[in-house]
Amino acid sequence: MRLRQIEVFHAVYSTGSMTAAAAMLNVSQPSISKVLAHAEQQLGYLLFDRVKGKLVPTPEAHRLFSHVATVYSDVDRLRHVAENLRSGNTGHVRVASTPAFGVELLPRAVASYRSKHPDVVFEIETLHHDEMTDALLESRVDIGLAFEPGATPGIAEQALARSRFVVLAPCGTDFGGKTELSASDLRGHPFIGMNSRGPLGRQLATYLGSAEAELDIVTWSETYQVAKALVECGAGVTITDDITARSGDRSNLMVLPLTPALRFEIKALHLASVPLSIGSQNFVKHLSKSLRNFLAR
Amino acid sequence: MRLRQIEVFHAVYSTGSMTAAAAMLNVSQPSISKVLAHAEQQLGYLLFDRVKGKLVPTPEAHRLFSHVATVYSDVDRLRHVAENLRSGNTGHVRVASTPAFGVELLPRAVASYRSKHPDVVFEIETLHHDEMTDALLESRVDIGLAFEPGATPGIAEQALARSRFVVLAPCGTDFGGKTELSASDLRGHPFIGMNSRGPLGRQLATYLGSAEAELDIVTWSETYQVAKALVECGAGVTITDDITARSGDRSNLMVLPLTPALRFEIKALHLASVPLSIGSQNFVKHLSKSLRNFLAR
DNA sequence: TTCACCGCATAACCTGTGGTTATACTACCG
DNA sequence: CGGTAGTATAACCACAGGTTATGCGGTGAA
Repeated sequence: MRLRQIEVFHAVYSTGSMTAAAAMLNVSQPSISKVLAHAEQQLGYLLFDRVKGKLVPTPEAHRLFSHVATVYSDVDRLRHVAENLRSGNTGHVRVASTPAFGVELLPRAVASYRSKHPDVVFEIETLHHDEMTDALLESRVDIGLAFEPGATPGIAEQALARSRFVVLAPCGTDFGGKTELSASDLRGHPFIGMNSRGPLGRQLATYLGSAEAELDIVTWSETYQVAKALVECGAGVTITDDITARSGDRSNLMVLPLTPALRFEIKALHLASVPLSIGSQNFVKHLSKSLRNFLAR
Repeated sequence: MRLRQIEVFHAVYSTGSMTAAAAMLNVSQPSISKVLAHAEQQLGYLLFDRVKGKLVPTPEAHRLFSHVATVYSDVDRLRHVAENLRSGNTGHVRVASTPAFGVELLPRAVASYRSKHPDVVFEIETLHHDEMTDALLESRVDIGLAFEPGATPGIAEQALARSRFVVLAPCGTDFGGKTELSASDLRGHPFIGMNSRGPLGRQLATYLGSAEAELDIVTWSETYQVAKALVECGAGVTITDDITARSGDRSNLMVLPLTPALRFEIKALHLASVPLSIGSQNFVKHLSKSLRNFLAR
């Protein structure tokens, strides 16, 4: 029995007539007639007896119907599930990000995404770069969000946006009226340095190079968020990524571009061997949009 | 999703490759490729990621598979049931017959039918004609087996065989060497008369007509079986249907044809509004064959 | 590197299911 | 007796799904 034959039989048995079944399935009556006749011919026995132009279910039809009904409802549910999977309106998305995104950008992106797709459940974790790689490889998370990660075997990456390093200083710090600063412009200001963990840290260390020696480094920090907090307290100036600089409260902070510009990619990571779910793919797109909005404001 | 698409997806997901799935479903590999591609196109998302020429199930495929598996197994069961219904190898057949058939013919027919179709379950009842009609009309039985029933509204009949009345007498009864007897030949022998119940009784009464007055009626009986038992005991002679005459032990009985012949139909009855199940239809055919064998021996 | 092999995709073609409209047939009803 | 309701049939069309032949990237062995 083909699926269509099952559907037609179900409709005819339920409604009691071909005409009504045709209306229910939105097809013409002859179509029903033919499909049913064909089903009977293939089965080798009648499903309905034609008595005075009306249809009377045979005992075989009664026996079949109970099974047909369960198949029918199963297929119905299957189609529902298939439909939901397409729209990405349902599912589970596990995201890990570096702390820089975890403070503001990621929560906002998740919240706005969930307002459009309320049935998607998220799990969020903030991890440092190496831990994130491990979490992906162990399938503990679906998506990783990180700065300029070095290519790792088995992990695919997708560029979301480009960002850059900026100088972060307490409001009112005197840089001689400059609107762009080079590393040497920071001389004389107390500087909060970064321990070069992660690819971005190494990139910054390389950028500063010999200039670092000339800086008045008063504190070392592991994360940009801590460095930023220190700046907010007036402990000094620092160089951070643009995302951290723009996150959270920055009422008493100055953000100045660094020159020459030091740019880097923001990338979404996922396990290369397991394709992303539709929901995850959609979220990555949404994240990309959120990122660009965030950086443009 | 079409049923074929479900089958193909199931096979590909289970085997892990299109080539293996094609082998499993006994079709060519391009067919699998096309059906799967078409399913994905209709669903609007990929079910498998093609990575280095191999297939990797997407998260959606994993989600779908559990539902597909239940549909698949349900359809499998449905097809099995449909198959069994066709061959009439299964089911329930409820038969009512008059006592004449109940003694030997019907049990033998049921036994031989069940040896060929062991999964058919029978319910047998012996009823008199009027009760049988009621039982049919109330759907308490599927098939009735009776002599020459008058047509009853709502009950369809199907002729199985023709039979006739015969004279039943104890062995050694002297009829002057005749091989055929008329009603008048019975004069002088003690006769066991039948109360004219049922259509056959009325037919016999009409046949005997005025001859009945000339008979030496020593006992009245309600059923042919009782009359036959009386004859066996030497209580007299009687006229019965051929079926009763040939049933059971008849070692000390003579069976002689009646002349002019009084013939009647043996018919299967069933409710006109409910078609017979395949199993019942098969059994009616079998019954017809058994009857003719029985009468021919 | 090269070559054979494996697995999937594509092309060109054929069949049969399932859809359409138009129309005929039969039972029932006022 | 004609109108109505329900099913069957005919003639036609679209397309899913089957075939064989072939191309093409990846992988493993010579």
